[in-house]
Amino acid sequence: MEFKDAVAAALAEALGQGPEAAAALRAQLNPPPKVEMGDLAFGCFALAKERRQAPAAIARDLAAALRPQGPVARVEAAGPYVNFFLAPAGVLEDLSRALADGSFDARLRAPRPRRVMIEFSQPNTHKAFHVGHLRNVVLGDSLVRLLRARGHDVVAANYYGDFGIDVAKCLWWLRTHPALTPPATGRTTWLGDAYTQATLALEAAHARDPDEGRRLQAEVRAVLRALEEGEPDVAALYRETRQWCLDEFRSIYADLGVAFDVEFYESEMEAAGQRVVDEFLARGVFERSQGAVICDLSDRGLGAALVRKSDGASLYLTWDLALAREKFDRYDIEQSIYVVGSEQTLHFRQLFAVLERMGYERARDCRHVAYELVMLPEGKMSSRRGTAIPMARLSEAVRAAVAARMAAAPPGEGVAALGAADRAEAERRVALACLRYGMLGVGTNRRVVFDLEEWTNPEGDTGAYLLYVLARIAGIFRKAGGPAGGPGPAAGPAGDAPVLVHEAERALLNHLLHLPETVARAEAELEPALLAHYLFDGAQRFSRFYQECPVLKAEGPVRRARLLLLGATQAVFESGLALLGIEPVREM
RNA sequence: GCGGGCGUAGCUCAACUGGAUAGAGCGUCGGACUACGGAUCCGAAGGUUGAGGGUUCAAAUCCUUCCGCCCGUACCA
Repeated sequence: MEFKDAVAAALAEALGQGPEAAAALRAQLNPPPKVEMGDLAFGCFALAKERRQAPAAIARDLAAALRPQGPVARVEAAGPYVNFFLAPAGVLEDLSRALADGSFDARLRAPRPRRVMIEFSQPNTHKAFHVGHLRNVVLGDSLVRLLRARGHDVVAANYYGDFGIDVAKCLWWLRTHPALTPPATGRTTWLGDAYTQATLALEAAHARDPDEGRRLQAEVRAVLRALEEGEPDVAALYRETRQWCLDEFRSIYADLGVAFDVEFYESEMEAAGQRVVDEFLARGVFERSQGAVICDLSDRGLGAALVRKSDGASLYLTWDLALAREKFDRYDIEQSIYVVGSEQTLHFRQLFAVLERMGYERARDCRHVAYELVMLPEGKMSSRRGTAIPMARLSEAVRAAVAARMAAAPPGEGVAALGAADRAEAERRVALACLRYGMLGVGTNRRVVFDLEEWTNPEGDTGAYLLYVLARIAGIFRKAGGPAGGPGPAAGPAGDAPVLVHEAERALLNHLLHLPETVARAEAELEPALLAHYLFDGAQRFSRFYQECPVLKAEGPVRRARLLLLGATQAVFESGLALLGIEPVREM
């Protein structure tokens, strides 16, 4: 039986409550603040209120009434708490078996799977793809992996911003500056520069002479109209430049190891959006106001949601309504999750409310994963000041930092023994781990400071530190001949042999048991950072174990048990890291 | 003005949703087994959890009044 279940069952019995109470008691079990205090703690505060007794007295009675058996080795009263210690050999055996036969993966799964679409990335064409966009991609991708591990049917969706006035600005600039020639690579960045130049020129013109500003503004609108009407010259330029961007985005995703199941385009939502407006205007769900069309949400404190401008044009919200409809009707999803910056919070509250008014019950279960900005150590990024770091330059810089560190590795086995191709692959994985961990290590509602120095620091809280766990385990396995310690009878902790008595061993083992509930929580909160913290904590526990408990020098059952513990650590780390999109390495 | 987010060690972040002495990484200082891979580990210094008031056996966490920063607040996306 699994340790936590065993504790809950034992508690239920000691309280004379029968097995059905075990689930509720299970939820009240938490790890004590320090390892030496035990592996799980039960606080007696609620019982104290109920029974009108001192919590410490209840804890004492309870500890006396509980008899340790199976995975529970020892029970102790400590003030108002009852602390439980696991029986290492048995628990490790159970865990190893579960990891081997797939039942551990089953523990990760949600009781009721659902069909869910996660929309993320949503890059704008004709604009540079930079560090800020990376947070979105990595976050969305991790959520996809997380929910799939939970057993849900996940559709990963992208939604390209390939239309609108900003695209027109870029095209306008290119048309008015025919001498500009695109580079062979980095064309998205080049187009992004054109867009920025256009914006600056328009602002400057307006400041110089408002009439001149309006004239240029009208030129841009004319490009937009030509685009909408499919005027051949503009359409050709649009198709070509748009394709450059889409190609580059896809190559970025490939480099990052991110895949989408469906791709939507803003340029395809206009007509459907307008139909939605007409339809629900006719039904009285939408109404006319000041020449525009709105959905009045003021009773919900959300003001008026504008779905059609007074000039008849549709907006971002209109397109999102059409897209949501397609998601619900054509993809038949139960839940829709949007990974979009927190500055869009009102937009999504309005979107969900409007969908509800339109009769979509499922809008209630929609979620907006709002994440904060990515900052640079010197402050806010600005594409205008050229301080936003384009994706290509970013990957290169991280890769270079990692490569330099790996080149400094001492000669001998490990990295030094790798061929060029393997080394390059290891560099790629470690670099990506640093990036992903840097982005996912902080909660979504906090800003991320992109600090290359810190993210690739050879000493510290980085993705490399997590992977180092795997490299060290692989190193031991290479010498020991695998997790079982080489050929011969399958190793397992022998019955009541005094193995894994060291606190560092118990601390690590206990931690491995918590992956399932961490994954469950990460899903409930749509927060991969919880998993990142879990893994970092695990890496620290592993390092302590590694420091204090020699494996290869140990003998007999101790050696076998430690090898088994390493095998379990490896398996748990590989699954946990995979949920963050971090691929394992054996050498680094 | 209103709505949302944030405020925890010099810096960057945690704290399992109200529980045990608020913990990590970086940086600083001092150490470690001839190292199963030192991208490691151990120790020290560093805190009135922005400020005040309240709720309770218990508050970084809940309520309340302020202060500071960021975002949003219908015809951009």
